[in-house]
Amino acid sequence: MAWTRDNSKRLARRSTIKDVARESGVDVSTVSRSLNHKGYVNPETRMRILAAAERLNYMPNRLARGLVTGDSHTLGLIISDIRNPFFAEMARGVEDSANHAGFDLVLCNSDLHPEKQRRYIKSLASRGIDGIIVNWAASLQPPEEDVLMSYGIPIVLLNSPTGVRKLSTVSMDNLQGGFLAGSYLLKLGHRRLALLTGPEDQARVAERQKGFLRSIESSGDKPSALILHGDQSFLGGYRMAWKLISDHPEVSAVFTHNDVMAFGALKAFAEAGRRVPDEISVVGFDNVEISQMIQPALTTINQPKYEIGAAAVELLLMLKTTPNLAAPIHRVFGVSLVERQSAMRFTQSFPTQRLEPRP
Amino acid sequence: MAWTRDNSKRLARRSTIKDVARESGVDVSTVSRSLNHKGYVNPETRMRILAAAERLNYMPNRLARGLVTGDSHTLGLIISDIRNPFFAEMARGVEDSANHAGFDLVLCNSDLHPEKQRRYIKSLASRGIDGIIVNWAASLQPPEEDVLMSYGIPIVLLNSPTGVRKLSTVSMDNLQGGFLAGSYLLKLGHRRLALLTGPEDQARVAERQKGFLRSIESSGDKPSALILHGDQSFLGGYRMAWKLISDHPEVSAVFTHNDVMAFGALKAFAEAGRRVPDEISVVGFDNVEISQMIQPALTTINQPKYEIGAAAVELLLMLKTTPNLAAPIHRVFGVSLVERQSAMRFTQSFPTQRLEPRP
DNA sequence: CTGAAAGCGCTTACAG
DNA sequence: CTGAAAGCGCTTACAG
Repeated sequence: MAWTRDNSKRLARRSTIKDVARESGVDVSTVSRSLNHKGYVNPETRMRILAAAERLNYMPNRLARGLVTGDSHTLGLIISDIRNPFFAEMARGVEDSANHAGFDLVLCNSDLHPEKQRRYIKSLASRGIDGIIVNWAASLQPPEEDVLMSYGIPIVLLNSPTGVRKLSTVSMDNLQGGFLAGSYLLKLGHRRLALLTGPEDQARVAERQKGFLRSIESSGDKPSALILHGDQSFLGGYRMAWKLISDHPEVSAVFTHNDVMAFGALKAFAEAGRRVPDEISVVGFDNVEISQMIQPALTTINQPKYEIGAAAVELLLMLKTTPNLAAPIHRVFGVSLVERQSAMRFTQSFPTQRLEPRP
Repeated sequence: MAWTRDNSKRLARRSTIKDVARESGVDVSTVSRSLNHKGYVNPETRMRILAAAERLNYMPNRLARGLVTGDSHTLGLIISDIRNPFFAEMARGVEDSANHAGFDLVLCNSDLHPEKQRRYIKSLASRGIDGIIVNWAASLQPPEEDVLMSYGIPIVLLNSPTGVRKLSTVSMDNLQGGFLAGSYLLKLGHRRLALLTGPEDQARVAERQKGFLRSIESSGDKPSALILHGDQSFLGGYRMAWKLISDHPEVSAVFTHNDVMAFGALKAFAEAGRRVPDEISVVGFDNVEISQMIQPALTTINQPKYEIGAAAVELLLMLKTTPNLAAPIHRVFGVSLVERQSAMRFTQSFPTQRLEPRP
């Protein structure tokens, strides 16, 4: 009955350190010391205090604690869009690591808008955030870097933009990824290749392209590589693939800047009746979870997304404890090719074979 | 030069309300009033204060403010796993709404572990969170509901578990979804149907199944419906589809509890050489983004994921302003069937036709 | 219209 | 080993 009454009073005041102090007959400072294992406190009184805290269902107010200690045990993650499976996977790595270290994670979707990004950073700063992980829009200018640093908050950048010099970063070896994809296709005997990619002013785009081209150049017999720039999306991949189908029927293998573009290309090829991989090979980039679920399963470049996220918080926490780093730290993860069913050895183009059977 | 020096001193102290007060020659209380548009303050001194704040690049410390006002302008979202595209989409709706209303969002992945869930809730409570959105593991028992309510924090439940009575919820019409899927398949002329689904003790599973069965029952000519329970995953769908292939070759249409299971089924059918939709129709549930990218594009039940997320924060904010609600609010969103290419009109099974051509 | 005071819930030197 | 005091950065009645 009393229980029911209690319940009716919706916003029951939460018990504070004062309540615990009163309940156990000591000063709040003693309670604080007991709960935080700081300074000496008689084991017996300590037990008494802990019991009282338990009884009152006491939870320390982290805002109050943060106000005096100066850290809020909260990390911020600013990404373009959590709906992008790449970021979702990374975000999970971030959250797991953060949580494990006792930090909360506040999630911010910037859509890569510089203004929105700035707003988020300000907002995070004003809540006394302990560190921020951000995948910065386009390339970061030195003055912007200074602004970021002026907050005095540890920051780590994802997918290090080009030209960063003072901020720490964690990224993957995009160059190597492009090179792996190209080499693989070459090894399969393809000589007419195409790259479907995004705008070149993005560091990632430029690097993957560079790696891809490097593999072509290091091949003895001068294979050709066509490069199409467009939208880094499903639709972008779809459109560029159609362009390929109509204008460049000779290409037998395509590498896309990411998996989603590969999905778009796959759709176009299916519509055009060009069978993958028999008639045309496709290699993606990211190894998004879905890439193994589709038909044919996508051969792609794997990036350790989860690990990258986890590493970013590790770095952040390190930065926090050693704020006067001589130089920023850059950590880059290796990538690898995962072979599935969307690419195969080059053979003479099918239509020709079918139309002109040799007797 | 002086600039360079300043920069070297990494953790520059952020300016506080005191600095602004000193700089503009007034008391902190006046600064506070000016900045918050509360109480009267002479327009001229106000301008002076604003200018000073601007000059010092003043950002109010939200921890301090939260400590006195009692709210932290932060919302919590507890879901099983952000890597699930369904939750990613919803989370985006939540974050956008929260951000729009001036709230930060802290993201928590519970993996549906009750213990982890409880820890998150405690942690959020101790940071003075303003509200929590959570998709509760399994069904919520009344005593647990009381515990949740005892925190005095507005809470809204996602995918309302069965038996919830005091907490507000937002969910979708799972029954209707199941019904739609079944009716559609029936309308296409299929009479041997199968449902590939998860463990029945989950509310969602039970409801979709119930809706599906209801459509079957309301059909005059007693079609058959086979129900397979298994893992609600790609692999689960894959395995159950194989079981179907070997044990029940007569079924011509399958409905899966979610899209990912449908992807698994699609893979199994491809491997078994059963063409979709010509030889077997498939309908999923969720309308995950990828479902339109695969081949064949998946016919599925759409849920307004983003809107559900947005509605959840709306509800939360409402709950916050009117804490003494007489009864909890339940909001349920409608679903709809989106017709794509994975299902088609029933025809005689192909093998028979092919093997016994009629003269 | 403005300032002085009290207080939010904690922690941290500092006496004792 | 423990308590009294000061203070973190703000807001909010309350005088004046």
